[in-house]
Amino acid sequence: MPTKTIAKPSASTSNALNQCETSQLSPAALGLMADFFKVLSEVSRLQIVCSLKPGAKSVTEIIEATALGQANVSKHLKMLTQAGVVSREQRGVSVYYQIANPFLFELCDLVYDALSVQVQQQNQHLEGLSSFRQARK
Amino acid sequence: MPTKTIAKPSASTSNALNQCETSQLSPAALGLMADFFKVLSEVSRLQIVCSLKPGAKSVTEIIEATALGQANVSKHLKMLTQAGVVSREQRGVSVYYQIANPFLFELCDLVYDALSVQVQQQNQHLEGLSSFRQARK
DNA sequence: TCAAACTACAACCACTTGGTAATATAGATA
DNA sequence: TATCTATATTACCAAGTGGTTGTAGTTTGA
Repeated sequence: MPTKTIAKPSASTSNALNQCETSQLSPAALGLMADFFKVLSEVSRLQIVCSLKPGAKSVTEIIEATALGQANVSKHLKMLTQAGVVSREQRGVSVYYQIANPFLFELCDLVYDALSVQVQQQNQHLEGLSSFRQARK
Repeated sequence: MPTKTIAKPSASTSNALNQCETSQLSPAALGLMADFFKVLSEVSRLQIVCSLKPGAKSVTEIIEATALGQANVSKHLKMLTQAGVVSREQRGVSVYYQIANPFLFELCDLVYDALSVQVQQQNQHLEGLSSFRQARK
């Protein structure tokens, strides 16, 4: 019974990280996760994703919303499509893209909230340091 | 009223993506998110993160667990530390690293589950295509 | 058929990055 | 002091990537 793919048939909700505890295990799964994160690791692509939050947009509309170059947007959309982040639909001359899985927005919100807390803590830390250095001037 | 930083004082749980609906808005916030995702977009760094799930490890232990080069691990750990993903603690000669925020594991589990579903759907799609082409040979 | 609009693609360049080898630094031990 | 261990740093190279320019293909309308 080959279990080279990710979806394990036996365990219900086994995940890669639990399996990582002992050894490296499943470099393929880590590669998939890395690829997914890599798609979201560029500001331009995040801009495109953000521009699609209200709903589907044509390439031209995305270009207008993001102020990115046409070829650039096209390249990013191809990457986003291949990664399964957005879906493609042709309507006449135009091609409309939309977020394939709304889960993405939950994820981004989660990350954003976590980063907000982190930045806030860093700011407090810096304020503490500066007040310490200035000694209540 | 300067609001260049991420943490908005007024709205309680406002996030960058909601603000993105109308215009681009807050490229700094998108940059922070992109940087965070970039840290997790490499297999080697995910290996390191996975190796730290059971708890803190010294650099040597991380090297043994991941089979990566020493300089390479050191470089990745520096990046992970600067990103706030792991924390650093010196104990004698050794330096121990651990995950700074367990939220990271929830996030990875979430992504992993979503990717599992996605891969599973793709497999079903491929099976459907192949059975169609073979016409129940 | 011709032109215009929309999108995709290829080639190119500048820049970044992962990995490695060599070296540096600091603590522990003899 | 000399040596060994553990970690960090530097320099370097090969590979990958974002952005741009130019071009090709496709659809719509005159």
